[in-house]
Amino acid sequence: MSPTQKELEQNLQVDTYTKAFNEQAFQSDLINWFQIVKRDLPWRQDQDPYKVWVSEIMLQQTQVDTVIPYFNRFIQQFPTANALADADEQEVLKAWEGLGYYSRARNLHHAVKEVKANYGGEVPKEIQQLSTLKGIGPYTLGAIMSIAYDTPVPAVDGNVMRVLSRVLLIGEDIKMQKTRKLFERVIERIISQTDPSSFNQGLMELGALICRPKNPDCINCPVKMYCLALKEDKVADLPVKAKAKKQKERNYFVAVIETEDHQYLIEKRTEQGLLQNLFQFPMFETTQIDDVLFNEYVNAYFNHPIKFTGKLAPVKHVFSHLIWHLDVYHFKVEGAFTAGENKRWVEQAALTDYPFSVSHQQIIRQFD
DNA sequence: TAACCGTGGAG
DNA sequence: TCTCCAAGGTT
Repeated sequence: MSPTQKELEQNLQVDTYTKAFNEQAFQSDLINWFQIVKRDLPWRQDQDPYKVWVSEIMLQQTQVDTVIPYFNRFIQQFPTANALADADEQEVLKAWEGLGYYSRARNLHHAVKEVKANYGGEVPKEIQQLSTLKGIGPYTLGAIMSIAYDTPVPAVDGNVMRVLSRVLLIGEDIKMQKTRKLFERVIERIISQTDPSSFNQGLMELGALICRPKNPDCINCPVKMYCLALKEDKVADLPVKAKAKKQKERNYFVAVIETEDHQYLIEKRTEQGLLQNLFQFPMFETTQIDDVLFNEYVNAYFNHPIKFTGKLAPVKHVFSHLIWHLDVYHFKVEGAFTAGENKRWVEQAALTDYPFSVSHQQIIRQFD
C-alpha cells in the first residue's frame, strides 16, 4: 500500500522541521532532566493504568494544583475501575463537583463500565481498544499508552505544542486540529523508544516548569542548546495561537423557594447541553420582564401561592464560552407542594448531598 | 470545522 | 477588571 499524495506532503513537512535535529541527544537531555526534577505527584506513586487514566482525565484543561485534592478523594472513594463502574452517576458527579467539564466524569464512568463488562476490569493496553473508550481522545490515548504501558505513542497537549513550537520553530496555529496532528507526526520521529513515558512527561513537565507561556526560564532550560526560537530570539512569539471568541451573555431569574420547615425546591438539569444532570434552583431565562412580572410568573408556573420575601445577591458566573447573570429571588411557601418530575424538596443540610454547579453553590453559601 | 463544554489561577 | 490559559474531547 503506497502512501497517498497527502501523506507524502505531510512527511515532507515533518522532514523540514526535523532534518537538522539531534533527537538522540535531545531525548537524553530531556529525560535526564525529568528524572531529577520531576514533581512528586499523587498519580506518580505507581503505574496503575486506572489511576493514570483518572489523573489524565482530571488534568484536561485543569491545573495540577486544582486536581490534586480531587484525585486523592476520587481514588479513595473509587479505588479501582470496577469500584467506579459500580457507583451511581450522582455519586460520581458529586465527587467531580467544582472541577468543571462534567462530561469528563460521565464519560469516564461510562467507559469504566465498558472496561468492567468487556475487559474484566483491566484497562486495555491495545491502542485500538483504548481509543474507542468514551472521553479518551488523541492526547489521553498517548498519555495512557506511554505512562501506564511504556509504549511510544505521542501525547500532544498544550505544553508539548508550546515546547516543540519553540524548539523546532513551528509557527502553525495551535488552535487548529491539523496542527496537533503535525506535532504527532513530528513526535513519532523524535520520541524515545526506550523510555517514552519519561519523554512525554518530560515535555509536559518542561512546559509547566521552564518553557512557560509567559516568562519562560530559558537560562535553566535543559534543552536550550536545541532551541531554534531561543537562537533566533523568537521565544516570546511562539506558539502562535488564534484569539478566543468573546463569550455570549445570558440573564436568568433564579427562584429559591423555601418551606416553613426549611426545605428547598431543587431540580435536576437535563441530559443534554450545559451541566448535564447537575442540580440547580429553578431558573428561567429572562430578556425583558421585570421583578413584578417575575413574581406573577413564578406563581403561575408552579400553580401555587408563593410569597416573595426578598432578593439574594446576584451571581455572575463565567464559563468558557458563556456568561451567566443570575438574579436570585427568595420565596416562602407554607409547605412542600407537587412541583414536577425532575424536582424535589430537600432540607438545607441535605443540599450538600447533591451535585451543584459552582454558580448555584454560590447561592447556597448565602443561606447562612 | 468550529462551537460547545467549567473553573480557578496568574499576570 | 481583563485576558490568557491549564496534562482536551465531542459533535
